[in-house]
Amino acid sequence: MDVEGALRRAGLRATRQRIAVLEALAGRGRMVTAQELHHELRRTKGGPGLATVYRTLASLAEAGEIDTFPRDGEQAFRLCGDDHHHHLVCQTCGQVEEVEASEVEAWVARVARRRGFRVTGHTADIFGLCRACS
Amino acid sequence: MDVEGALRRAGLRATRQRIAVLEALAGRGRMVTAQELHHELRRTKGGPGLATVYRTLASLAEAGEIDTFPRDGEQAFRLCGDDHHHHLVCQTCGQVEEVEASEVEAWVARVARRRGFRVTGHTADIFGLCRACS
DNA sequence: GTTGTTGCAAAGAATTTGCAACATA
DNA sequence: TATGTTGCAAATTCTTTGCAACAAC
Repeated sequence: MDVEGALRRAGLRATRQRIAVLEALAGRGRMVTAQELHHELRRTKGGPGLATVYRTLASLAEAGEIDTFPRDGEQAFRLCGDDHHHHLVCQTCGQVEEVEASEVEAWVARVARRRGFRVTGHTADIFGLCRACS
Repeated sequence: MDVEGALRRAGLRATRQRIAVLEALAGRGRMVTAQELHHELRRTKGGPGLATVYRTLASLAEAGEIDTFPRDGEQAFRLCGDDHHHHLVCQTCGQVEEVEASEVEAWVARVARRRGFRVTGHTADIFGLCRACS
């Protein structure tokens, strides 16, 4: 992942803190909230402050380098371009499996195109009982 | 719109305040936030308090009588149609279109079958900017 | 009468902002 | 060195909660 390139494209200086934020984002293949990232980075020495995490993510999102996605009352972020997953959630044991969903992506793209809609995000999750619990 | 029926189905008493909330929601065809509803209702005499608006919307959403969507940092709500459907939500003007999604239903069924999962529900919503807003 | 509801104000949680110290180009 | 960034803490916003007074069934 070209961390510094992404920052340059967004017109942001490549500071240690912003690089850390982007690398943490790249390290996780999926959506993360600013709070989660900050919590993860705060363990390492010189980890960025919460305000910086917010500012970095906001700038990158505005520049289109990362996607933002509302998740349960807070804003979550993910790197653009890499596939994201959808979830299969067991309501009994709480286990979450990730599932590939190219069909859903295709559906999203088609519906949006047909209606002149510019997509910024989407959800597609399945709830129920896993094999073990049912 | 059968306001009292919706409340009864949600297991809620039909109070003056809750009826006002639901009627205000029915009056608008699109998404409204709790804050907006409260602001609108507060002009009328005896309008419900903010906490009541929040509590009413939360209960109705949990009972499935209304739909909720995250919108720009706050939660927005909308009356639900009866059919199972998915949504195309404009994050700028708040307009919600319902979309048919047999592809998604098929995807859900296939993924679940393959993993021995018993489905109780699923989500599939698209967020972005509508033609007019983009 | 019981039990669910309301209103208010205080508490919580997520995010933003002001500003002096600091790092990058 | 000039300008963009950071960290901190205070301020904002949205939302939830505790509790005594009150209303629906």
